[in-house]
Amino acid sequence: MKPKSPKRSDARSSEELVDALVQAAFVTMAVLNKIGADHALSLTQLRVCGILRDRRLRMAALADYLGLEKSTMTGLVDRAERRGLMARAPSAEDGRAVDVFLTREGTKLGEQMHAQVQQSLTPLIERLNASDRQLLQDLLGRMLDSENGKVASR
Amino acid sequence: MKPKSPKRSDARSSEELVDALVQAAFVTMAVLNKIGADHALSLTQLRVCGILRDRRLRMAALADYLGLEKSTMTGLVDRAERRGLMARAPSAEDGRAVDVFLTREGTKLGEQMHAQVQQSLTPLIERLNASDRQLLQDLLGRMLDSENGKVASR
DNA sequence: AATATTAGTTCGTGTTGCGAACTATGAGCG
DNA sequence: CGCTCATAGTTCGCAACACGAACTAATATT
Repeated sequence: MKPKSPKRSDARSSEELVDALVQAAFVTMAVLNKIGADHALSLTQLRVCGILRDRRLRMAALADYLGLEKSTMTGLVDRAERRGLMARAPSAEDGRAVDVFLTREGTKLGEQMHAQVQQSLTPLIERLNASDRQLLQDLLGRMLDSENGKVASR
Repeated sequence: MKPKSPKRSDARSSEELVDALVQAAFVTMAVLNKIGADHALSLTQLRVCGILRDRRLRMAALADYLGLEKSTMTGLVDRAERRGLMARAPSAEDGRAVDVFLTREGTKLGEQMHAQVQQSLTPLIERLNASDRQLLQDLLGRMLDSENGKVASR
């Protein structure tokens, strides 16, 4: 027995929407994962390539973007560096800090993968017509809408 | 080669939509990840709990759902079993096969986490009004729409 | 100058995921 | 029937990933 239902239909639809979001997330992740794997990159590495596409960040900032610990970054960047995708350089302003950025090769790979992601997800979005696509993009955009209020999860 | 641009704006909007989907996926995953972590479960373990919520599957089927190798499942189920969340039982129809299912405790945890997911994503979807939520759910539903055609990614 | 803070690294641990090799059960066929 | 082949899981060794605690080096604070 559901106790009361202040708004019975709200809870229902909310639940279904969340499920849809989660399902979409898994599908999307599977695609990203596969594309990464095709290039012998983990999801995280692929993500770093995406993040560093147009930026140069220090370790801590990168960790922040990824939601990971600094100590995790060391190994991550180590491996990427070993593969020639990224490089480290001491920060100009802070002697302790280290900047990370994509090498030429890393940039190339990043762009290539980005294109593959587009291509791989195209069949999905093509199930919607042009105006629905625009609508979806709009709704997602409004939902994610920059940094206001974070997600917080508890 | 794209000869002329049949619809220049299509590529553009397509790109932005894909980016929005990917971003939404990462946000969603971060939430799931956190909820799992709160219960000392990996994303994958959390997912298994979700999948087995109302099912009882054999190892291979589970691997299929997750897109993982059978050999990966062994360890996964081992650890979950050790924590008392799942259990194995020989299949009735096939002497080789093993069924996996949630224990009472696993079911409880699964439901609890499911509720937390709802709750954690609520702030996000609340940025949309009721009819937009319905719309979004609809669009996602149509996009994912069951098994037609898989994603394929290459 | 002495102390505290911050940025990264190192180290040890557990989990995840893979592929190759293996065991055991079931299916096919001659 | 018995032999072979296929299938379901497991085991094993490996690399990556992520964490936290302890460490080093550089900057801030006082």
